[in-house]
This record gives sequence, structure tokens and C-alpha cells, in this order.
Amino acid sequence: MTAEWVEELGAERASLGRASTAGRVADVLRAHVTQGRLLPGTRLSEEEIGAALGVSRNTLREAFRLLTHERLLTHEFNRGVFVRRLDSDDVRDLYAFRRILECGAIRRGATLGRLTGEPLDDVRRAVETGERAAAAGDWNEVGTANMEFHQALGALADSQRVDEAMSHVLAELRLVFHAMAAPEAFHQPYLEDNRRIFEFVAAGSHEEAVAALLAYFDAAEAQLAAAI
Amino acid sequence: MTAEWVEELGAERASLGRASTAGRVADVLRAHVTQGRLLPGTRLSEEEIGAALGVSRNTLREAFRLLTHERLLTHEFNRGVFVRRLDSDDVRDLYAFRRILECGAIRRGATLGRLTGEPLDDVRRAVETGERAAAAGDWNEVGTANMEFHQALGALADSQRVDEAMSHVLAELRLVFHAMAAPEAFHQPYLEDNRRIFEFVAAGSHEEAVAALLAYFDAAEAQLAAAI
DNA sequence: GCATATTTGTCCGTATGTATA
DNA sequence: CTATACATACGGACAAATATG
Repeated sequence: MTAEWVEELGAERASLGRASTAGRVADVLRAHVTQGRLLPGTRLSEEEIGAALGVSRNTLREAFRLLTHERLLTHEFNRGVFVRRLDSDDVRDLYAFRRILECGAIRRGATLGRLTGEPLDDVRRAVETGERAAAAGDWNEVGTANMEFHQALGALADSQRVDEAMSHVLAELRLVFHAMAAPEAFHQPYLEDNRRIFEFVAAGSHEEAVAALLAYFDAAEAQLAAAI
Repeated sequence: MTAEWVEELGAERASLGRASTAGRVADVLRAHVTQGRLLPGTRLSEEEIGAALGVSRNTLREAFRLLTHERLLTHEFNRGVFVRRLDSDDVRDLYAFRRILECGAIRRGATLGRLTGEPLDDVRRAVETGERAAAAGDWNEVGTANMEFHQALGALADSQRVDEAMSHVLAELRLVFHAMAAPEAFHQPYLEDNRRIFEFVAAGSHEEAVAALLAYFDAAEAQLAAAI
């Protein structure tokens, strides 16, 4: 009955030595979820995972609570904890939230005079990393670079809460990617959008950047909604 | 040594009967914090509160964890949990987040054609409730109505995640209000701002509404920063 | 600086209630 | 309907860290 990912989890026991046990358990589980080794809908048994990782149920529940708050897991009362399964409404809501966060971050960055220097360099770096990865055919890296691009856009707002909200939203979206047929190729066509958005920001044309970003959201949301 | 608010907590024991115990404990504690009965910096002893509420330490810790994720409590390793105390950086960050959320919600509402009908009525209702409360001298109600006004602005985006983010941000801000000298009078001068913002939204002049909202944020942020 | 008391961190065992085969 | 599996919640235990005198 024990699934194969439970054994994989067991291999992570060694890294659980230091710091907050619950936090480290959450790190391990988060990696499994965001990398698609734990698929949406999977039930996470307290006893099974606790035994695999060598931690008590109390500690494990602490980790579950962390990930539930990040919306990577869902907690159904008296039934257990499951890897979150997103529906089309979630996709719509996530993109509504992204439109507000990322467009707002660009505008906020503009009024703060922050669309230059280091914050802008982070955006450029993410664009270039993605382009290099695509040239090398490393689709996994393309996806990662795309995430970093949008995280860097959010960082233009210079707000810890915006950064955190962006992290959570992007982590949630990974759940949808893994549910798609061909998740590898999803980000590739948007690389040139990233380049164009970056150029607009760098040129100080932030309203054009916002418009390009909104067009990207429309396309990506439609594609994901169709895949669900 | 036992403080008076612990006895008040004890009076809430009766309401802990059904559903998730930890969730109910969190509800009770959240009400105490947001209503200022538990002031920022107060340490929450596991044993003391557990005894007052009649729940075990494990259950109480789960409730603490919930509220820590909402940023109402802070968890210092090996020292305990405390009612969160916000500094000027927190205020700055909270208002940066609010600027993005609320201005973004108005703009998103505009593109969705949502600045009319029921969503707009909720905004109007909050404005009028605040004005009536001010006329009656009920400053507590003025504060509540002001919160509802901004929550209603966020709701224009038609996004569950935006709604939730607004709730958390406003709950956090209450921590700052309670740390002020005269929290009662804080919201009153902004009632006419609310009215003006509402009129702009209702008239379809959403960019003017955004501008008025940004001016309000500047004023309120400066006032709170000065109070800290 | 040191010794003691208090409090938290973690884990275990168990009784009870709930969902599902 | 019964049986099984599991989550919920409690109470106790001990180590480790902190606060106090």
C-alpha cells in the first residue's frame, strides 16, 4: 500500500537534523509538491509520512499547517490532508491576483523611482537566463527562470508582503503546471513577452509594460484554463 | 501574576464546544487581539491560556500557529508567542501593499465592468454607516465602518485571494491603532475622503478615485508612522 | 558568573469520534 | 450494520533553552 514517494521521502531523513523540525519537514514536502513528485489529490497520511520522516505526528501536523496556509495542501476536517487540486476558478482567481500584484508592483516601482539599478538588473537577469536555457533546450530551467522573472517584477514594489504573496501565487501555479499534459513547453512561447516587458520597464514606459503584461496574463490564463 | 485578560478568556470556554477546537481557540484569541484586549508585546503563556480555556498544550499551539500565520502573533523560538508589535517598517510595508491591492482592485473592477450594482452598493453602505456613526459620536463604529469601506473596495476585484489579503492587512493594522494614543479619533477625518473616493468610483472616474485613494494612503501612513 | 526554576520543544500513548469499505 | 482505519484531542514525559535570583 505504501506509495513510492513515501520511500523517496525517507531518503530525506538525513537533512532533518538542524533548526526547526517542522520547518524542515515543510521544506521537504514543499519540494515534493512543487516538483510534481506529489501529485494533486494525493492524501498525506500522518502516520505514514511521520514514520517515513521519523518525526512525531505533532511535528508533522505543524508542517501540514504551514503548507496549508500556503495553499499547497488542503485540510478536510476529520478526513486528512491532501495535495491541493486546483480548478478553473482557482486559475481565474490566481490570475486576477497576479494582474493586481504585478501591474501594481510596476506602477509602484515607477513612483518610487525603482525601475533602474539593481531591482531592474534582477529582471534582466531572469530574462537572459530564460533565453539561454531555451537555447540549450533546458525546459525545466526555462520554467524556473520564468518564475524568477515574475518574482523580480513583484520585487519592484519593494514590499516584503508583495514578495511573499508572489512566492505563494507562483508556488500554487506550479500545481496547475504539473496537471497539464506537456508542462515542459508551457513557458517557452512567453520568453519573448518577458523580453518585451523588460524593455518597456527599462525604457521607463511603465504603462506599455503593464499593457504587455496584461496581454500575457490573458494568454496564459486562457491556456491554463483550457488545460483543466 | 495572572493578568485580567486571562480571566476574560476563561469566560469564553463555553463557546468551544463544536468543530475544530484549535480553530475556535484561534477565533477567541483573534477577537481579543483585534479588539485591543490583548495589547502588542503581551506574552501568551501556553500553560496559563491552556488552563483558562481548558484545552491541551498541543491544541493551543495549533491555534497559536494559525494566528502566527496571520501575523497577529509572533513566535520566538524557545521563548514563546507574543502579540505582534509592529514597527515603522511594518507600517510602510502594509501601506505599500494596500496601495497595490486597493488601487488595483478599483482598476480591475473597472475593466470587469464591476463598478456598479451590488459591489458598488457595498462601498456606499460602508460610507453611509461611517457618516451616521460619526454623527452619533460612535467612534468605535466609525473605525469598523472604515474597515468595511476598504474591504468593499478590495471586493471590487472579485477575487477571493484579494479579499483574504485585505482582511489580513486590515487586521494587522488594528494592532497599530491600538498602540496609538487616541485610536478613537483616528478614522474620523478620513470619512470625507471615503465619500469622495466613492463618488469618483460611482461616476466611473476610476483614475480620479485611485488618485484620491493614494492621497489618503499618504496621509494615513504619515500619521501612523508619527504615532510609532 | 552560577545555580535554580520556569517554560518551551518534541515525542509518545491513548481514548474518542468520524468516515469509509 | 459492522468493522476498520484514521484524525482529533488530551495528558504525560523528558530534554533543552531561557529567565530569575
